[in-house]
Amino acid sequence: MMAAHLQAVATAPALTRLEALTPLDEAARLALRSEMQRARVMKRNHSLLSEGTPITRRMLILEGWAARTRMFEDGQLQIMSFLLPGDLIGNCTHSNPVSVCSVTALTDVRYCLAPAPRLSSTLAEAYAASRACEEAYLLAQIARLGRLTAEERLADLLLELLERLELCGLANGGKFAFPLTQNMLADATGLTVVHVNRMIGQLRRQDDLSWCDGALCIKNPAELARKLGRSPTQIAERG
Amino acid sequence: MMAAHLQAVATAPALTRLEALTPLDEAARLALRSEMQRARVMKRNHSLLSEGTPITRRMLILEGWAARTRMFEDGQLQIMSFLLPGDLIGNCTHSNPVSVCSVTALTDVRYCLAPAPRLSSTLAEAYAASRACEEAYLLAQIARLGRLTAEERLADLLLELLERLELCGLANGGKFAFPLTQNMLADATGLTVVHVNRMIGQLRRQDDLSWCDGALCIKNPAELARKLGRSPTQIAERG
DNA sequence: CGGGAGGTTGATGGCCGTCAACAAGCGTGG
DNA sequence: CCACGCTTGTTGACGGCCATCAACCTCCCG
Repeated sequence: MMAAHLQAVATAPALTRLEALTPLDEAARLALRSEMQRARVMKRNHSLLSEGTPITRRMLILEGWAARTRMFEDGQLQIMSFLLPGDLIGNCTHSNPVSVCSVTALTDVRYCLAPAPRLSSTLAEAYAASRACEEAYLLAQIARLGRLTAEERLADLLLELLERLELCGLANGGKFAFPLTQNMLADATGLTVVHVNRMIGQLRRQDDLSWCDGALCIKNPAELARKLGRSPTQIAERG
Repeated sequence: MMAAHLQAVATAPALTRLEALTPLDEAARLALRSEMQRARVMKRNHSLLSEGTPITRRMLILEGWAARTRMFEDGQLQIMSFLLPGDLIGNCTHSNPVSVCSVTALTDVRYCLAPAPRLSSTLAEAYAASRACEEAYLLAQIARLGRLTAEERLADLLLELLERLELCGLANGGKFAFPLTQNMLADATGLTVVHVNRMIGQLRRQDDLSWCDGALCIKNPAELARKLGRSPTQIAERG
């Protein structure tokens, strides 16, 4: 019974995240489970949403990593933010919305439609909280790019990803599956691949992190966060 | 009659902006005018909202410039985005919100409380559109910091400010009142004051802009935007 | 008159971009 | 089976953009 419960949580990181944002009622859970049974897969490197096109539906990421991106004329790519299981795409509230950036699948991404918020007030609250989180992550990204050095940008970004993965139960003891390439890290941090490589090497040599076989481990997250002056993301008062 | 109308618009840039986002109904206008009569002033360099504190009310900027900021332990300041007349502060939808950054008055700022969105569906829509704009500006800021050179960052930022001031009727023919110091520009662009000064000088010598007596003029906005590969912010389909 | 805020300019140095080369792994197809 | 190309990671040499340090100016205001 207990084991079954744990397994259910482990296999639905998206639900874990939404429940962590705000406890859901049965109507919300039912609607979510129903949509999750009609999940689809977007293959790696393909686009889930294109900049400048109308947003016609809200989507929920169930598995895999995506990113909000903008492509420059010279071919440079900027990653605005990462989208992890439990994150929403097209989570707007105004009418006739148009996407202000593209959303690209960084791995194969399993996703489903997100139920309409009017079905449940707790679901609407979860969507609102998710929007607030997303804004906080955008602000963190601005602070990284504006004021941190290359090494700090990488460490800070990895700590954010750890924090977010913990929220949906995909990280434990600072360790998590890490599907990003150094190229993607460069696109996110505004650095070049070469320099990302050097700085990652430095973090490894300093024993701040280990990274092998697609798994990344931050040795001492609390200590690293302290060194960076980084505090956990908080969007609401603790009830 | 015409003159009176123009003057009314000119003295209420905040209303001009909100109406530009979405046409308001009479209930919304009445509520706004009523609150605007109870306007207050926050003196320059003072804080309108502090990072980490609960957000208890939504505010509307009527006059002056503010900025969303984050202060680092070493005393460095990062400006996340600028807040102009018609922009909202604390425009959240989730419960028990906590501010994820501070809001600082860059000039003396006249502001009022923003009426509750439930008073009018058009007002709620305006708030939602305003949120979408703010997100678009955050993304633009990330792209600037991540991928542009110092000169490009400044030019792109000034073009964004021009676009936004046009939205509330505070700019005309590329010219507008500009209260920012080079120090503030440095805090926004992630550069040092010294380098901002050099790059502004360069833009001046290239005749891209003129700046004197607190007025800034971008000589040829369309041409400059083209050079940067910059396109106007668009958050909704044109009805 | 003194002091502070804001702007301007020059000299020097370091972080990070650029260019280049190579290794390892992997899927494809001859 | 191996050749081949492609992706990803890695390392070295060199250079440029921008930070840093410093000095000086104007303006404003008490």
